[in-house]
Amino acid sequence: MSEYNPSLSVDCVIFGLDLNEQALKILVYERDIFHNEYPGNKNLKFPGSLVAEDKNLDDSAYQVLNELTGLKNVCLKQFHAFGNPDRIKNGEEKEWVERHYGVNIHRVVTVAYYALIRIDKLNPDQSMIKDKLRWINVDNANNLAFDHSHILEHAREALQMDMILQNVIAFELLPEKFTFMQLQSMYELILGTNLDKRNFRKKMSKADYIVPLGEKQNGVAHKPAMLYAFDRKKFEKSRETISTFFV
Amino acid sequence: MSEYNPSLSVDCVIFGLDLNEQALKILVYERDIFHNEYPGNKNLKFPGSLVAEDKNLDDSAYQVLNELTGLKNVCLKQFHAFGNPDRIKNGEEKEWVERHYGVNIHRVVTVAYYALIRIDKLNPDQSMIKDKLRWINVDNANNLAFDHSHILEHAREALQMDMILQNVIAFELLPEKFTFMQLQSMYELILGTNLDKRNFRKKMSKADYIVPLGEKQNGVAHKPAMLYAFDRKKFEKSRETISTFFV
DNA sequence: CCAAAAGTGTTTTAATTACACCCATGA
DNA sequence: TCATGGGTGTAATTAAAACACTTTTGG
Repeated sequence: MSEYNPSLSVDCVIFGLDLNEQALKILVYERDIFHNEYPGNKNLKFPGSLVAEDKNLDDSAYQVLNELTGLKNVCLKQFHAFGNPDRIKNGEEKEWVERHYGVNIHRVVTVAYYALIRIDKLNPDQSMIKDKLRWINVDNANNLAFDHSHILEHAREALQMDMILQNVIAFELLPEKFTFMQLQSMYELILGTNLDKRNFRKKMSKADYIVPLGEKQNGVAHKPAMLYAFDRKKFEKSRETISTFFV
Repeated sequence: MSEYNPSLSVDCVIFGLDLNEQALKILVYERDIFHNEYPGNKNLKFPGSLVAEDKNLDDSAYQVLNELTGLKNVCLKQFHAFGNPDRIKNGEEKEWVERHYGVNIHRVVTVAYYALIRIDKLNPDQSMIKDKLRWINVDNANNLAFDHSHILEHAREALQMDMILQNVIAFELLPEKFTFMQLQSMYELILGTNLDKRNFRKKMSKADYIVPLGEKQNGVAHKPAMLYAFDRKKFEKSRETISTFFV
């Protein structure tokens, strides 16, 4: 492992979908040192790291994600760099970083990524997740550490834009087998809108990359829903047709 | 002026529209030292700078733009950070940077911005523009210095995406008074498509922020075209209606 | 009068919106 | 049998695509 560059970091805004609670969530790291000084969310930050001198940004972000969650093959996308000189406040925030990494810092530019993972893919017994990582609702995520609330705002916008332009396979957020209603919830939670059920189905059922499995839910106290799966190959193919340019 | 952070830079991809040549162009800085070693485009780079330790990224980029071109109130947007450890090659490229800034560098992450300006707004007599800055066609811009060709690819995509989502007022690229045909050329050159003249006019004439001036071209050897202007207030207002979500 | 770009409408097709009732299941 | 979410269709409106000729000007 080579040295950290004290001016460069990456941060990962890790999104997950909680379909029971109907909430878009983020995975945050709980700093265990400042229970007194930083009440509430001020102790929560996005998983991140200073960047090793010989490592590129994407790999650094990927490593953060991988080390904390154990997940591989995760959708990860850079969306913005944040470099306000006082984004890490002098005093306790700066001290925490210096203690944590064992280097002196002055100003740190962070390159922010968002990731999409399935909440159920995380093994809840993994020590890191038990001890230091928590899923919180994006709507309750004000007042995070550093400028991380600001970063979150950008992340949500980026995710929305990518979803609209279909650059993002938000299917990463859904279980392998999902219902149309869950698919719709995902769109609604990310875009922050309500969509008409019938029109949504009409539109989405045209997409050949959403394939019906001929299987139904069971154990639910209502009419069981048909299950669908996402076909990545067909999705990639459909993206080649650059589609509806000049909106 | 405080010290430069040797790990951080900003670069500006400055787009302009040459309506005579029907070309999208970029403003590049010609390094005058390496005429022998770097034939062709390898001597051309985007205007950029290391970032001063106490300055934020947006301001740094703005300063680069302002100092080189004298322009203010320019549309400037961050689109990506580039941080491959060997994006500045050891040897001549690294030496050039070190000589240019008078600091030793190791790895430099650059935060890239694109800007939109009107080519005719640049005073061609300004010394910097005469001596060191040149407009070149984006399509002839392979093989630029460092990883700047790679950066250009990202910049074009970002501009396209922003144009499609109407986040970008590409009107920055057009003269104050423009014809519908020029407007269409802008869309075509940025999106890299051909658009149907009648359908384009039909669609765009619905936009209230494109206002007819009741004036016509003169001195042209064909039927003179009606001139239009861009109304920024109306544009901002129309953007509030978040419009056609869920494309 | 010729070249060059401006300007103009209609038809067909596809996409979007709005909207309300019955169905299958477990409790 | 009740509560819960699943699933379905039509009509009206609006947007998109395809397509060819006449007009005005300067040279």
